[in-house]
Order: sequence, then C-alpha cells, then structure tokens
Amino acid sequence: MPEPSTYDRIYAAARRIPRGRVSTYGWIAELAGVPGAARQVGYAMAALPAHTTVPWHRVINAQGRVSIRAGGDPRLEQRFLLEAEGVAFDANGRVSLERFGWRGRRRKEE
DNA sequence: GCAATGACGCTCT
DNA sequence: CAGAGCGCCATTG
Repeated sequence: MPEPSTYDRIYAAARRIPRGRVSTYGWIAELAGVPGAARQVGYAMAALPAHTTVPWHRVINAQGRVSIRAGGDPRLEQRFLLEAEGVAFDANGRVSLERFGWRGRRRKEE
C-alpha cells in the first residue's frame, strides 16, 4: 500500500491536537514529518472540505494569530470555535501560545 | 517536467 | 512590539 501523502500526514497531525489547545502550522508540519513545509499545512487546510473531521480551527500561525482565507472574515468563526473549547483570545485577537499552544510530541523519532 | 501559487516561519530593521 | 523581506516545501495548472 502506498504511503500516505503529505496532506494526509498533516490531517493526521491536526487530528492529534487535543481539545482546548491550539497548534501552529510549523508544528503540524513537523509532526507531519515535513518540517519547513508550514505553507503546505495551510494549503492543506484550505483544501479541507466543510464537513471534515479535522479540527482545522485549532491550527493557527506561529504568531498566535488566526490566519484568514479569502472573502470576508472566516477568522471570526475560527475564533468562536476556539473560544467554545476554552481557548482565550486577547484584545488583539491573539492567542497565548505559551498557554494554549500545544506541541504534539512525535512518537517515532529517527 | 517547468512555472506559478499559497490559512506560513524566521530574521532583520 | 510591529512591519517588511527572504526562504521554505508540496500541490496544481
């Protein structure tokens, strides 16, 4: 069987994010086994369907800010979802990665 | 197979 | 702390 594509790894890593915690694209990329491919993480998230089971809303950028897609401001929805999980935003709409930032530790080290 | 794109990251100013 | 510039890698056309 063929090995999972980078996107699949990214989705798997995103699913590992516990509820009430947030991760960054860089960490997800690292967990996916492709460090430095933070852009692909965001790209993969953008390719996610609306009915996906992946907690994409728990994935934010390394600046602790919620990235935005095209159109209006879908970031508000992501913020709402995170707040519903217990993640607090500051007045600037920023999340304290020091508090909610969860770095998934990879089980397989090589 | 090559060129362009893209929910990004890090460093310097 | 905020803003701007360069580099990164995988997917799509």
